[in-house]
Amino acid sequence: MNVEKLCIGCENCNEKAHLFQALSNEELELINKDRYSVRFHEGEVILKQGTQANYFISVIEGFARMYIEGHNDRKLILEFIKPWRLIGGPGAQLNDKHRYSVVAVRETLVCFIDSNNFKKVLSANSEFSDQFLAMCGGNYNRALERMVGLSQKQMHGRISDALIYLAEEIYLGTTIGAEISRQDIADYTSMSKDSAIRILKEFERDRIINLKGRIIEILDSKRLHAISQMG
Amino acid sequence: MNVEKLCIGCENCNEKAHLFQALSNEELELINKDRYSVRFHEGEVILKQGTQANYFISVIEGFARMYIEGHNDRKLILEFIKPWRLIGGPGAQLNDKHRYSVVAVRETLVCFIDSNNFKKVLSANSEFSDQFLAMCGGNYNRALERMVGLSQKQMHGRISDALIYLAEEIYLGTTIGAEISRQDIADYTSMSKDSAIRILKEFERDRIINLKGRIIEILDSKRLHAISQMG
DNA sequence: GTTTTTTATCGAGATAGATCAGCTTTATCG
DNA sequence: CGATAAAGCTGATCTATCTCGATAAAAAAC
Repeated sequence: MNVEKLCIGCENCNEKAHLFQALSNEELELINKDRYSVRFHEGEVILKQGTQANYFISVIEGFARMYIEGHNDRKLILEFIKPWRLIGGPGAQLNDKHRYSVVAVRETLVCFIDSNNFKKVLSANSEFSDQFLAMCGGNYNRALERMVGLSQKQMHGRISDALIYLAEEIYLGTTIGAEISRQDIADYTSMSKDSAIRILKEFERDRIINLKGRIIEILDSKRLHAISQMG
Repeated sequence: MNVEKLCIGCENCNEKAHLFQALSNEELELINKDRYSVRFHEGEVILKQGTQANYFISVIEGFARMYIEGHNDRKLILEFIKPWRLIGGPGAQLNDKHRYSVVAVRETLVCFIDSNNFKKVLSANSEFSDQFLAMCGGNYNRALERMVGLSQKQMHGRISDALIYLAEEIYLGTTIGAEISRQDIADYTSMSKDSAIRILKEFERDRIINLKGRIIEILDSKRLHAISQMG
């Protein structure tokens, strides 16, 4: 990885990273002070579960996978990460360890923000802290939703959830890109790879989706949502 | 239920509810303004999933169960609630619906706090908002931990988790009280009641726990932790 | 203190999902 | 470009867990 100040300063990012729009120039300056950006290659660990969290990271470009290393070498993918996503809490808020790992799925540029500076700005700017709190609330909501889905839905429902999430929230359309492997889908839905493949093939037979290699195209979004609802 | 200002004012609670210690008198006054407390009887719904969340609640005395109403009439118990716990987020933070229900396990007194007032104080007092943020981070952490446990551990591990949680965090000892039913344990661990009973009996045979009626006594905490670790 | 209702218990059978082994296709690399 | 590795696919077991039915015990109602 390539450590340097790859961007000129946070002033430029300001337009992109929604959360930072609430900041004054002085506050941006403070965040910018100890900031540095790093370019990661495919498969490189951006943030490792269990390490001391004294920074937040903001993803500038690329694509990454955020997951928890669970029991028996199993992973649980929490999210896929696109640009302008801020990552680090709650580890970084609590001066604690990171609770998950983040790994680059492809070439990814991220910005490391010192968590003390971040927290100073949080204390100083209440609009910013409101928005940050809202973000945390959103994270918690999603965690609750997934907790229920993972523990109560069976495979068909969970695969539907994964496809809906990937298509609608990550790829913003009906086609899921080749970055996503079958193993990823298995790790997101907490099932074996073999089972994930089986359900996907079944969905293909039922003309709910189309599979060409790794690319998944959603044909019948309505049915997918119905299956997701039913569990 | 019995609606009245059962406590004199937040000034008194100040010593008890840790989070509120950061507040000035004026800020407490603001929170106190539209505050009211209600006494709930066993089984009564304190807060219903899906309703508009325009208040936080602080539990003053009693004992309650917080759960998500999931798929096929199944519940997932998130936590058991003891006094001085603040509940409401993220629904109440985001002007959204409550994402879970809270029901009194026995006679319970709770205090309803207007979420607008609460948010005003959050904006005004950065120490308070820091602490609130830390609380949210803790909630998120716990949700992640349970997400992994529920989706990756099998029954023995999950029952161990439940017993450890109940004994160490709720009952602060080695004995789990009669308020907790077998169904509760099943709903906390996301398994059928029959399976929960079976594992409990097995633990009893193995002299890990002792069962007298609903009361569960933990005999071999070390082994319980070991089983929890293994999954 | 019966009767009724709820909760706990347990065995037998059913099933969702995992595991395994073998095979095919697709990437990767020298 | 051919070789080797990695990922995708599939059928056949195997197993953890659920469901159901029947009983026992405990709690609540009368």
